[in-house]
Amino acid sequence: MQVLSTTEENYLKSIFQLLKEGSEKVGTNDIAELTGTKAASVSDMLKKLAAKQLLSYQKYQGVSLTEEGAKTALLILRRYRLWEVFLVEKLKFNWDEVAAIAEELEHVKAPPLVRRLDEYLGFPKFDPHGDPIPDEFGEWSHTPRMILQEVSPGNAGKVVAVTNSSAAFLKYLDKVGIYIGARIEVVDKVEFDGSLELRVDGEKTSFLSREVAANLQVILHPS
Amino acid sequence: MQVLSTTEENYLKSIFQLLKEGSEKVGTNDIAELTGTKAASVSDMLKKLAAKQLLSYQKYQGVSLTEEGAKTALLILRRYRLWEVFLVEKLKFNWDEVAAIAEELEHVKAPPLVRRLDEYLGFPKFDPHGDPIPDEFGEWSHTPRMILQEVSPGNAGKVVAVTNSSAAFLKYLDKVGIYIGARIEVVDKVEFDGSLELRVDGEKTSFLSREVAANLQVILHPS
DNA sequence: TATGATTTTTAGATTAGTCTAAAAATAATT
DNA sequence: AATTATTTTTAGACTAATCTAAAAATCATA
Repeated sequence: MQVLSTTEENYLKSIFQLLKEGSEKVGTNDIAELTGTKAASVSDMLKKLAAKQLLSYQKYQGVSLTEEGAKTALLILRRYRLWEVFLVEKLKFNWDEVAAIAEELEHVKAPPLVRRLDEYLGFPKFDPHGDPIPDEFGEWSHTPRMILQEVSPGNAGKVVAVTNSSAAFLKYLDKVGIYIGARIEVVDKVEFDGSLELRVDGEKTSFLSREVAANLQVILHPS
Repeated sequence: MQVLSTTEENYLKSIFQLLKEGSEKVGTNDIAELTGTKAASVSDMLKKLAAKQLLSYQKYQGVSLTEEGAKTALLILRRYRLWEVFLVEKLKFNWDEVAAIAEELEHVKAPPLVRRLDEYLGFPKFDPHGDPIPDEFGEWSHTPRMILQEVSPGNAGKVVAVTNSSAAFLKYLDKVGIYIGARIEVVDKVEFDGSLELRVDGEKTSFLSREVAANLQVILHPS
Protein backbone atom coordinates (compact mmCIF):
# COMPACT_ATOMS: atom_id res chain seq x y z
CA MET A 1 0.00 0.00 0.00
CA GLN A 2 1.62 3.25 -1.10
CA VAL A 3 1.54 6.38 0.98
CA LEU A 4 -0.54 9.05 -0.73
CA SER A 5 -0.89 12.74 -0.05
CA THR A 6 -4.19 14.10 1.20
CA THR A 7 -4.72 15.62 -2.22
CA GLU A 8 -4.15 12.37 -4.04
CA GLU A 9 -6.51 10.62 -1.67
CA ASN A 10 -9.20 13.17 -2.34
CA TYR A 11 -8.94 12.71 -6.09
CA LEU A 12 -9.10 8.95 -5.71
CA LYS A 13 -12.14 9.16 -3.50
CA SER A 14 -13.92 11.48 -5.92
CA ILE A 15 -13.20 9.27 -8.91
CA PHE A 16 -14.43 6.24 -7.01
CA GLN A 17 -17.60 8.04 -6.08
CA LEU A 18 -18.28 9.11 -9.67
CA LEU A 19 -17.65 5.63 -11.01
CA LYS A 20 -20.00 4.11 -8.48
CA GLU A 21 -22.92 6.25 -9.50
CA GLY A 22 -22.23 6.50 -13.21
CA SER A 23 -20.67 4.73 -16.13
CA GLU A 24 -17.42 2.86 -16.77
CA LYS A 25 -15.30 5.94 -17.30
CA VAL A 26 -15.26 9.35 -15.68
CA GLY A 27 -14.39 12.60 -17.42
CA THR A 28 -11.92 15.22 -16.35
CA ASN A 29 -14.54 17.92 -15.93
CA ASP A 30 -16.67 15.87 -13.56
CA ILE A 31 -13.69 15.19 -11.37
CA ALA A 32 -12.76 18.86 -11.40
CA GLU A 33 -16.23 19.82 -10.27
CA LEU A 34 -16.33 17.29 -7.44
CA THR A 35 -12.86 18.10 -6.14
CA GLY A 36 -13.37 21.84 -6.51
CA THR A 37 -10.50 22.31 -8.94
CA LYS A 38 -10.09 22.99 -12.67
CA ALA A 39 -9.84 20.50 -15.51
CA ALA A 40 -6.20 21.42 -16.11
CA SER A 41 -5.26 20.45 -12.55
CA VAL A 42 -7.13 17.20 -12.92
CA SER A 43 -5.23 16.30 -16.08
CA ASP A 44 -1.95 16.71 -14.23
CA MET A 45 -3.09 14.64 -11.30
CA LEU A 46 -4.43 11.87 -13.52
CA LYS A 47 -0.97 11.41 -14.98
CA LYS A 48 0.49 11.19 -11.51
CA LEU A 49 -2.02 8.64 -10.29
CA ALA A 50 -1.71 6.61 -13.50
CA ALA A 51 2.07 6.50 -12.98
CA LYS A 52 1.37 5.06 -9.54
CA GLN A 53 -0.82 2.34 -11.08
CA LEU A 54 -3.90 3.57 -9.29
CA LEU A 55 -5.92 4.28 -12.41
CA SER A 56 -5.84 3.56 -16.09
CA TYR A 57 -5.84 6.58 -18.24
CA GLN A 58 -5.54 7.35 -21.92
CA LYS A 59 -5.67 10.93 -23.05
CA TYR A 60 -9.12 12.19 -23.87
CA GLN A 61 -10.65 8.80 -23.00
CA GLY A 62 -11.59 9.26 -19.37
CA VAL A 63 -10.34 7.19 -16.46
CA SER A 64 -11.23 4.10 -14.51
CA LEU A 65 -9.60 2.80 -11.36
CA THR A 66 -7.27 -0.16 -11.34
CA GLU A 67 -7.78 -2.98 -8.85
CA GLU A 68 -5.28 -1.27 -6.54
CA GLY A 69 -6.84 2.14 -7.02
CA ALA A 70 -10.29 0.86 -6.14
CA LYS A 71 -9.00 -0.89 -3.06
CA THR A 72 -7.18 2.22 -1.94
CA ALA A 73 -10.33 4.28 -2.41
CA LEU A 74 -12.30 1.78 -0.36
CA LEU A 75 -9.85 2.04 2.50
CA ILE A 76 -10.20 5.82 2.45
CA LEU A 77 -13.96 5.42 2.45
CA ARG A 78 -13.59 3.04 5.38
CA ARG A 79 -11.80 5.68 7.42
CA TYR A 80 -14.32 8.32 6.42
CA ARG A 81 -17.33 6.26 7.43
CA LEU A 82 -15.83 5.03 10.67
CA TRP A 83 -15.22 8.61 11.71
CA GLU A 84 -18.79 9.45 10.73
CA VAL A 85 -20.02 6.75 13.08
CA PHE A 86 -17.77 8.08 15.82
CA LEU A 87 -18.99 11.64 15.38
CA VAL A 88 -22.66 10.68 15.46
CA GLU A 89 -22.67 7.85 17.98
CA LYS A 90 -20.08 9.08 20.43
CA LEU A 91 -19.88 12.82 20.00
CA LYS A 92 -23.62 13.21 19.31
CA PHE A 93 -23.39 15.23 16.15
CA ASN A 94 -26.35 15.20 13.80
CA TRP A 95 -26.17 13.21 10.59
CA ASP A 96 -25.94 16.32 8.51
CA GLU A 97 -23.08 17.95 10.41
CA VAL A 98 -20.41 15.32 10.11
CA ALA A 99 -19.34 15.33 6.46
CA ALA A 100 -16.79 18.14 6.60
CA ILE A 101 -15.21 16.95 9.84
CA ALA A 102 -15.00 13.33 8.73
CA GLU A 103 -13.33 14.49 5.53
CA GLU A 104 -10.52 15.95 7.57
CA LEU A 105 -10.21 12.98 9.87
CA GLU A 106 -10.17 10.44 7.05
CA HIS A 107 -6.66 11.48 6.07
CA VAL A 108 -5.09 10.52 9.37
CA LYS A 109 -3.52 7.31 8.23
CA ALA A 110 -1.96 5.45 11.17
CA PRO A 111 -3.31 1.92 10.59
CA PRO A 112 -3.51 0.96 14.29
CA LEU A 113 -5.75 3.98 14.80
CA VAL A 114 -8.25 2.75 12.24
CA ARG A 115 -8.26 -0.76 13.65
CA ARG A 116 -8.83 0.38 17.20
CA LEU A 117 -11.45 2.89 16.22
CA ASP A 118 -13.33 0.15 14.39
CA GLU A 119 -13.13 -2.07 17.45
CA TYR A 120 -14.15 0.74 19.78
CA LEU A 121 -17.23 1.41 17.68
CA GLY A 122 -18.17 -2.26 17.75
CA PHE A 123 -17.20 -3.06 14.15
CA PRO A 124 -20.11 -1.19 12.60
CA LYS A 125 -21.20 -2.38 9.16
CA PHE A 126 -22.99 0.80 8.14
CA ASP A 127 -22.37 4.49 8.66
CA PRO A 128 -25.01 6.90 10.00
CA HIS A 129 -26.40 7.41 6.50
CA GLY A 130 -26.67 3.66 6.11
CA ASP A 131 -23.83 3.32 3.66
CA PRO A 132 -21.73 0.20 4.11
CA ILE A 133 -18.30 0.39 5.74
CA PRO A 134 -15.61 -1.62 3.93
CA ASP A 135 -13.54 -3.98 6.06
CA GLU A 136 -9.77 -3.67 6.36
CA PHE A 137 -9.37 -5.57 3.10
CA GLY A 138 -11.53 -3.10 1.25
CA GLU A 139 -14.52 -5.39 1.05
CA TRP A 140 -18.05 -5.03 2.25
CA SER A 141 -21.03 -7.27 2.68
CA HIS A 142 -23.34 -7.09 -0.25
CA THR A 143 -26.55 -7.78 1.63
CA PRO A 144 -29.29 -7.03 -0.90
CA ARG A 145 -31.36 -3.98 -0.14
CA MET A 146 -34.77 -2.81 -1.14
CA ILE A 147 -36.26 0.60 -1.49
CA LEU A 148 -38.84 0.93 1.25
CA GLN A 149 -41.38 2.13 -1.28
CA GLU A 150 -41.23 -1.29 -2.98
CA VAL A 151 -41.73 -3.41 0.11
CA SER A 152 -45.19 -4.95 0.25
CA PRO A 153 -47.34 -4.93 3.40
CA GLY A 154 -46.62 -7.60 5.96
CA ASN A 155 -42.85 -7.49 5.52
CA ALA A 156 -40.40 -6.22 8.11
CA GLY A 157 -36.82 -5.04 7.88
CA LYS A 158 -34.16 -2.66 9.05
CA VAL A 159 -33.47 0.79 7.68
CA VAL A 160 -29.91 0.79 6.38
CA ALA A 161 -29.61 3.79 4.11
CA VAL A 162 -30.96 7.18 3.24
CA THR A 163 -30.57 8.31 -0.35
CA ASN A 164 -31.26 11.95 0.31
CA SER A 165 -29.16 13.73 2.88
CA SER A 166 -30.71 17.16 2.81
CA ALA A 167 -30.96 18.55 6.29
CA ALA A 168 -34.70 19.00 5.89
CA PHE A 169 -35.18 15.35 4.98
CA LEU A 170 -33.09 14.12 7.86
CA LYS A 171 -34.94 16.34 10.31
CA TYR A 172 -38.22 15.00 9.05
CA LEU A 173 -37.07 11.41 9.60
CA ASP A 174 -36.06 12.35 13.10
CA LYS A 175 -39.48 13.70 13.76
CA VAL A 176 -41.29 10.54 12.65
CA GLY A 177 -38.84 8.42 14.64
CA ILE A 178 -37.01 6.80 11.76
CA TYR A 179 -33.23 6.36 11.94
CA ILE A 180 -30.56 4.07 10.54
CA GLY A 181 -30.98 0.75 12.24
CA ALA A 182 -34.66 1.26 13.02
CA ARG A 183 -36.79 -1.87 12.72
CA ILE A 184 -39.65 -1.25 10.36
CA GLU A 185 -42.82 -3.14 9.55
CA VAL A 186 -44.90 -2.23 6.55
CA VAL A 187 -48.47 -2.39 7.86
CA ASP A 188 -50.34 -1.10 4.87
CA LYS A 189 -49.85 0.55 1.53
CA VAL A 190 -52.42 2.96 0.19
CA GLU A 191 -53.03 2.10 -3.45
CA PHE A 192 -54.22 5.56 -4.33
CA ASP A 193 -51.12 7.64 -3.55
CA GLY A 194 -48.57 4.95 -2.73
CA SER A 195 -48.12 6.17 0.84
CA LEU A 196 -47.15 3.70 3.54
CA GLU A 197 -48.28 2.92 7.06
CA LEU A 198 -45.38 1.68 9.17
CA ARG A 199 -44.70 0.41 12.63
CA VAL A 200 -41.30 1.60 13.81
CA ASP A 201 -39.44 -0.47 16.41
CA GLY A 202 -42.64 -2.39 17.09
CA GLU A 203 -44.40 0.63 18.56
CA LYS A 204 -44.84 3.98 16.98
CA THR A 205 -46.92 4.10 13.86
CA SER A 206 -45.87 6.47 11.10
CA PHE A 207 -47.29 7.40 7.73
CA LEU A 208 -44.81 8.08 4.97
CA SER A 209 -45.46 9.62 1.59
CA ARG A 210 -44.31 7.83 -1.54
CA GLU A 211 -41.56 10.42 -2.00
CA VAL A 212 -40.11 9.81 1.42
CA ALA A 213 -40.32 6.03 1.22
CA ALA A 214 -38.53 6.17 -2.13
CA ASN A 215 -35.49 7.60 -0.35
CA LEU A 216 -35.16 4.93 2.30
CA GLN A 217 -33.38 1.64 1.83
CA VAL A 218 -34.04 -1.41 3.96
CA ILE A 219 -32.77 -4.93 4.39
CA LEU A 220 -35.71 -7.29 4.78
CA HIS A 221 -35.79 -9.67 7.68
CA PRO A 222 -36.24 -13.28 6.61
CA SER A 223 -39.89 -14.13 7.20
CA MET B 1 -8.34 33.61 15.45
CA GLN B 2 -6.59 33.23 12.10
CA VAL B 3 -6.58 30.00 10.11
CA LEU B 4 -3.10 28.57 9.99
CA SER B 5 -1.63 25.81 7.86
CA THR B 6 -0.56 22.59 9.50
CA THR B 7 3.03 23.65 8.93
CA GLU B 8 2.57 27.00 10.59
CA GLU B 9 0.89 25.31 13.54
CA ASN B 10 3.81 22.94 13.93
CA TYR B 11 6.30 25.78 14.03
CA LEU B 12 4.23 27.61 16.59
CA LYS B 13 3.93 24.56 18.78
CA SER B 14 7.67 23.92 18.62
CA ILE B 15 8.53 27.48 19.51
CA PHE B 16 6.10 27.40 22.42
CA GLN B 17 7.63 24.19 23.66
CA LEU B 18 11.18 25.57 23.49
CA LEU B 19 10.20 28.77 25.27
CA LYS B 20 8.51 26.85 28.06
CA GLU B 21 11.59 24.83 28.88
CA GLY B 22 14.25 27.43 28.20
CA SER B 23 14.94 31.11 28.16
CA GLU B 24 13.12 34.20 26.90
CA LYS B 25 14.17 33.81 23.28
CA VAL B 26 14.62 30.81 21.04
CA GLY B 27 17.17 30.49 18.28
CA THR B 28 16.62 29.52 14.69
CA ASN B 29 18.74 26.38 14.93
CA ASP B 30 16.82 24.98 17.88
CA ILE B 31 13.56 25.43 16.05
CA ALA B 32 15.01 23.77 12.97
CA GLU B 33 16.08 20.78 14.98
CA LEU B 34 12.73 20.36 16.70
CA THR B 35 10.69 20.75 13.53
CA GLY B 36 13.02 18.58 11.49
CA THR B 37 13.89 21.31 9.00
CA LYS B 38 16.88 23.53 8.23
CA ALA B 39 17.70 26.94 9.67
CA ALA B 40 17.08 28.60 6.31
CA SER B 41 13.52 27.31 6.22
CA VAL B 42 12.96 28.51 9.76
CA SER B 43 14.12 32.03 8.89
CA ASP B 44 11.54 32.21 6.13
CA MET B 45 8.79 30.95 8.34
CA LEU B 46 9.65 33.31 11.16
CA LYS B 47 9.10 36.24 8.83
CA LYS B 48 5.74 34.83 7.85
CA LEU B 49 4.60 34.28 11.42
CA ALA B 50 5.88 37.68 12.49
CA ALA B 51 3.88 39.27 9.69
CA LYS B 52 0.83 37.52 11.15
CA GLN B 53 1.55 39.02 14.58
CA LEU B 54 2.11 35.63 16.14
CA LEU B 55 5.69 36.24 17.23
CA SER B 56 8.10 39.10 17.64
CA TYR B 57 11.20 38.75 15.66
CA GLN B 58 14.26 40.84 14.94
CA LYS B 59 16.92 39.47 12.68
CA TYR B 60 19.63 37.53 14.49
CA GLN B 61 17.96 38.17 17.87
CA GLY B 62 15.82 35.08 18.28
CA VAL B 63 12.05 34.99 18.71
CA SER B 64 9.42 35.07 21.38
CA LEU B 65 5.70 34.60 20.99
CA THR B 66 3.23 37.45 21.13
CA GLU B 67 0.16 37.21 23.32
CA GLU B 68 -1.80 35.96 20.31
CA GLY B 69 0.91 33.53 19.29
CA ALA B 70 1.04 31.98 22.75
CA LYS B 71 -2.71 31.63 22.89
CA THR B 72 -2.78 30.01 19.48
CA ALA B 73 -0.08 27.57 20.56
CA LEU B 74 -2.07 26.71 23.67
CA LEU B 75 -5.14 25.92 21.61
CA ILE B 76 -3.08 23.58 19.44
CA LEU B 77 -1.72 21.95 22.57
CA ARG B 78 -5.27 21.62 23.81
CA ARG B 79 -6.27 19.67 20.73
CA TYR B 80 -3.16 17.54 20.95
CA ARG B 81 -3.70 16.60 24.56
CA LEU B 82 -7.41 15.95 24.20
CA TRP B 83 -6.67 13.48 21.42
CA GLU B 84 -4.03 11.87 23.61
CA VAL B 85 -6.65 11.31 26.28
CA PHE B 86 -9.02 9.87 23.70
CA LEU B 87 -6.42 7.49 22.32
CA VAL B 88 -5.42 6.20 25.75
CA GLU B 89 -8.74 6.20 27.58
CA LYS B 90 -11.07 5.17 24.82
CA LEU B 91 -8.98 3.37 22.22
CA LYS B 92 -6.71 1.75 24.83
CA PHE B 93 -3.39 2.75 23.35
CA ASN B 94 -0.39 2.82 25.67
CA TRP B 95 1.01 6.12 26.83
CA ASP B 96 4.03 5.79 24.64
CA GLU B 97 2.21 5.03 21.40
CA VAL B 98 0.01 8.08 21.06
CA ALA B 99 2.36 10.96 20.24
CA ALA B 100 2.59 10.49 16.48
CA ILE B 101 -1.12 9.89 16.03
CA ALA B 102 -2.15 12.81 18.22
CA GLU B 103 0.19 15.01 16.22
CA GLU B 104 -1.83 14.24 13.12
CA LEU B 105 -5.19 14.63 14.79
CA GLU B 106 -4.32 17.95 16.42
CA HIS B 107 -4.50 19.71 13.06
CA VAL B 108 -8.15 18.92 12.48
CA LYS B 109 -9.52 22.29 13.35
CA ALA B 110 -13.33 22.23 13.35
CA PRO B 111 -14.07 23.98 16.67
CA PRO B 112 -17.29 22.06 17.43
CA LEU B 113 -15.27 18.87 17.18
CA VAL B 114 -12.87 19.99 19.88
CA ARG B 115 -15.68 21.12 22.15
CA ARG B 116 -17.60 17.88 21.86
CA LEU B 117 -14.52 15.77 22.23
CA ASP B 118 -13.70 17.61 25.44
CA GLU B 119 -17.21 17.03 26.72
CA TYR B 120 -17.18 13.38 25.67
CA LEU B 121 -13.96 12.82 27.58
CA GLY B 122 -15.43 14.46 30.68
CA PHE B 123 -13.49 17.73 30.48
CA PRO B 124 -10.16 16.20 31.50
CA LYS B 125 -7.68 18.57 33.12
CA PHE B 126 -4.58 16.49 32.41
CA ASP B 127 -3.42 14.31 29.55
CA PRO B 128 -2.16 10.74 30.01
CA HIS B 129 1.35 12.02 30.75
CA GLY B 130 -0.10 14.31 33.38
CA ASP B 131 0.45 17.50 31.44
CA PRO B 132 -2.31 20.06 31.86
CA ILE B 133 -4.89 20.60 29.12
CA PRO B 134 -5.63 24.26 28.37
CA ASP B 135 -9.28 25.28 28.30
CA GLU B 136 -10.94 26.77 25.24
CA PHE B 137 -9.56 30.19 26.18
CA GLY B 138 -6.01 28.88 26.23
CA GLU B 139 -5.75 28.86 30.00
CA TRP B 140 -5.02 26.12 32.45
CA SER B 141 -5.23 25.68 36.15
CA HIS B 142 -1.92 26.25 37.82
CA THR B 143 -2.38 23.87 40.71
CA PRO B 144 1.05 23.67 42.37
CA ARG B 145 2.81 20.36 42.00
CA MET B 146 5.55 18.60 43.85
CA ILE B 147 8.08 16.07 42.79
CA LEU B 148 7.16 12.86 44.54
CA GLN B 149 10.74 12.47 45.71
CA GLU B 150 10.34 15.63 47.79
CA VAL B 151 7.12 14.69 49.56
CA SER B 152 7.65 13.79 53.18
CA PRO B 153 6.12 10.71 54.81
CA GLY B 154 2.54 11.05 56.01
CA ASN B 155 1.42 13.11 53.03
CA ALA B 156 -0.96 11.93 50.35
CA GLY B 157 -1.69 13.17 46.84
CA LYS B 158 -2.51 12.34 43.27
CA VAL B 159 -0.05 11.52 40.52
CA VAL B 160 -0.50 14.12 37.80
CA ALA B 161 2.61 13.95 35.66
CA VAL B 162 5.50 11.83 34.54
CA THR B 163 8.65 13.64 33.49
CA ASN B 164 10.21 10.71 31.68
CA SER B 165 8.24 9.07 28.92
CA SER B 166 10.62 6.31 27.91
CA ALA B 167 8.69 3.14 27.19
CA ALA B 168 10.74 1.26 29.78
CA PHE B 169 9.86 3.75 32.49
CA LEU B 170 6.17 3.72 31.65
CA LYS B 171 6.11 -0.06 31.63
CA TYR B 172 7.74 -0.11 35.01
CA LEU B 173 5.11 2.22 36.45
CA ASP B 174 2.43 -0.03 35.06
CA LYS B 175 3.98 -2.96 36.82
CA VAL B 176 4.04 -1.30 40.23
CA GLY B 177 0.47 -0.08 39.72
CA ILE B 178 1.15 3.62 39.35
CA TYR B 179 -0.72 5.65 36.74
CA ILE B 180 -1.82 9.23 36.17
CA GLY B 181 -4.59 9.89 38.63
CA ALA B 182 -3.46 7.27 41.12
CA ARG B 183 -3.89 8.27 44.76
CA ILE B 184 -0.60 7.94 46.54
CA GLU B 185 0.41 8.00 50.20
CA VAL B 186 4.01 8.31 51.23
CA VAL B 187 4.38 5.82 54.05
CA ASP B 188 8.08 6.00 54.64
CA LYS B 189 11.27 7.39 53.19
CA VAL B 190 14.54 5.53 53.61
CA GLU B 191 17.18 8.06 54.61
CA PHE B 192 20.03 5.96 53.31
CA ASP B 193 19.19 5.81 49.59
CA GLY B 194 16.20 8.13 49.37
CA SER B 195 13.83 5.37 48.24
CA LEU B 196 10.13 5.61 49.10
CA GLU B 197 7.52 3.28 50.47
CA LEU B 198 4.10 4.12 49.05
CA ARG B 199 0.53 3.02 49.35
CA VAL B 200 -1.21 3.25 45.97
CA ASP B 201 -4.98 3.75 45.89
CA GLY B 202 -5.12 2.84 49.55
CA GLU B 203 -4.07 -0.75 48.95
CA LYS B 204 -1.06 -1.98 47.13
CA THR B 205 2.27 -1.07 48.66
CA SER B 206 5.12 -0.17 46.33
CA PHE B 207 8.76 0.69 46.82
CA LEU B 208 10.21 3.29 44.50
CA SER B 209 13.84 4.20 44.01
CA ARG B 210 14.92 7.83 44.29
CA GLU B 211 15.42 7.95 40.50
CA VAL B 212 11.88 6.86 39.80
CA ALA B 213 10.30 9.12 42.41
CA ALA B 214 12.20 12.06 40.95
CA ASN B 215 10.31 11.59 37.71
CA LEU B 216 6.82 11.65 39.16
CA GLN B 217 4.85 14.78 39.93
CA VAL B 218 1.98 14.90 42.37
CA ILE B 219 -0.58 17.33 43.68
CA LEU B 220 -0.84 17.03 47.44
CA HIS B 221 -4.20 16.57 49.04
CA PRO B 222 -4.96 19.14 51.69
CA SER B 223 -4.32 17.46 55.04
C1' DT C 1 39.99 43.77 20.79
C1' DA C 2 40.88 41.19 16.84
C1' DT C 3 40.13 36.83 14.89
C1' DG C 4 38.16 32.55 14.35
C1' DA C 5 33.90 29.81 15.18
C1' DT C 6 29.12 29.66 15.19
C1' DT C 7 24.65 31.11 14.06
C1' DT C 8 21.52 33.31 11.12
C1' DT C 9 20.04 35.27 6.95
C1' DT C 10 19.84 35.79 1.95
C1' DA C 11 19.90 34.23 -2.78
C1' DG C 12 18.51 31.10 -5.89
C1' DA C 13 16.69 26.52 -7.06
C1' DT C 14 13.20 22.63 -6.43
C1' DT C 15 8.69 20.21 -5.73
C1' DA C 16 3.63 19.65 -5.31
C1' DG C 17 -0.42 21.53 -6.44
C1' DT C 18 -2.80 24.97 -8.48
C1' DC C 19 -4.26 28.42 -12.08
C1' DT C 20 -5.29 30.89 -16.96
C1' DA C 21 -5.10 30.90 -21.72
C1' DA C 22 -4.37 28.62 -25.85
C1' DA C 23 -4.06 24.40 -28.62
C1' DA C 24 -5.72 19.81 -29.69
C1' DA C 25 -9.00 16.22 -29.70
C1' DT C 26 -13.60 14.51 -29.51
C1' DA C 27 -18.64 15.03 -29.83
C1' DA C 28 -22.79 17.09 -31.70
C1' DT C 29 -25.52 19.27 -35.21
C1' DT C 30 -26.81 21.14 -39.26
C1' DA D 1 -19.46 15.25 -44.07
C1' DA D 2 -18.34 19.72 -42.57
C1' DT D 3 -18.65 22.91 -39.17
C1' DT D 4 -19.54 24.26 -34.58
C1' DA D 5 -19.48 23.30 -29.70
C1' DT D 6 -17.52 20.96 -25.91
C1' DT D 7 -14.05 18.65 -23.51
C1' DT D 8 -9.40 17.76 -22.57
C1' DT D 9 -4.64 18.60 -22.69
C1' DT D 10 -0.49 21.43 -22.90
C1' DA D 11 2.31 25.44 -21.94
C1' DG D 12 3.73 28.61 -18.85
C1' DA D 13 3.24 30.99 -14.51
C1' DC D 14 2.22 31.28 -9.36
C1' DT D 15 2.42 29.99 -4.24
C1' DA D 16 3.93 27.53 -0.09
C1' DA D 17 7.38 25.08 1.82
C1' DT D 18 11.53 23.30 1.40
C1' DC D 19 16.63 22.87 0.29
C1' DT D 20 21.99 24.10 -0.55
C1' DA D 21 25.56 27.30 -0.71
C1' DA D 22 27.28 31.63 0.22
C1' DA D 23 27.15 36.04 2.73
C1' DA D 24 26.37 38.57 6.99
C1' DA D 25 26.01 39.07 11.84
C1' DT D 26 26.92 37.69 16.44
C1' DC D 27 29.55 35.19 19.85
C1' DA D 28 33.64 33.38 22.07
C1' DT D 29 38.38 33.36 23.11
C1' DA D 30 43.03 33.84 22.71
